[in-house]
Amino acid sequence: MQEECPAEGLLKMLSGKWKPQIFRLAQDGPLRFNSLLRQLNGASKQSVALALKELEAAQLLDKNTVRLKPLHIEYSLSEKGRELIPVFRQLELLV
Amino acid sequence: MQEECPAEGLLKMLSGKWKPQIFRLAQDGPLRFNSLLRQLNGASKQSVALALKELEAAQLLDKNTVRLKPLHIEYSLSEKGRELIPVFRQLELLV
DNA sequence: ACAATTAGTCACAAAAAGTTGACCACCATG
DNA sequence: CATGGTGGTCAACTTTTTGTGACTAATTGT
Repeated sequence: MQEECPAEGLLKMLSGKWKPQIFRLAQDGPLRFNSLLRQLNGASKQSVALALKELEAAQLLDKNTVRLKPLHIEYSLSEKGRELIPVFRQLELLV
Repeated sequence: MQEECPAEGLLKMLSGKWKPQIFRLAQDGPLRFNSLLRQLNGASKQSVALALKELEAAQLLDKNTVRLKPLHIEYSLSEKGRELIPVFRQLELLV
């Protein structure tokens, strides 16, 4: 392991059963926990909660509480997250 | 899960403990099993063998036997694999 | 006051991924 | 004919990831 693999960290941030889909959905607009859970058929609360936490820790998602109607929380793409979109686009072309 | 995530397949092909590093090393030239194993400090034979099998199945690596000196096997980036290099480069910029 | 919706957490169980060490077959060298 | 290098496979174990179901706490609607 003498040589580092720079892309590895980013790949890890997007690896896991649900993170790619979450990232994909986040491109369409801010995400809310329960709604996201319903869209990810088969995902458990815990997995989604963990994935969101990790995506936030990786600074790909921003978390902010919205003090409105039914006081809730939104997860949306961060600046760094948005920079990742073109990479995703390129990946999609190679499939 | 009503919507597909096209990049997910590619991400899966590169997910796992060793695949990113293997892909990275393959960019420097053809890989041989034992040498690769020595470079991936801590990796087991089985994991490396499986990773190579999966990368080959994903058509990111080509496997060919070299009928020379100490008759051996080489794994090298396929055409599809080489197309992935610029995506890696982009990923590295975002770290 | 009671129920539902918001977004979670926690302990435990199951499943997936990785490691260990033994073993195998092929080829070449002494 | 044994030794060492090639590239693996296999069963058993450990570690990591994911799922299950119960529970919580704050806020809103009836």
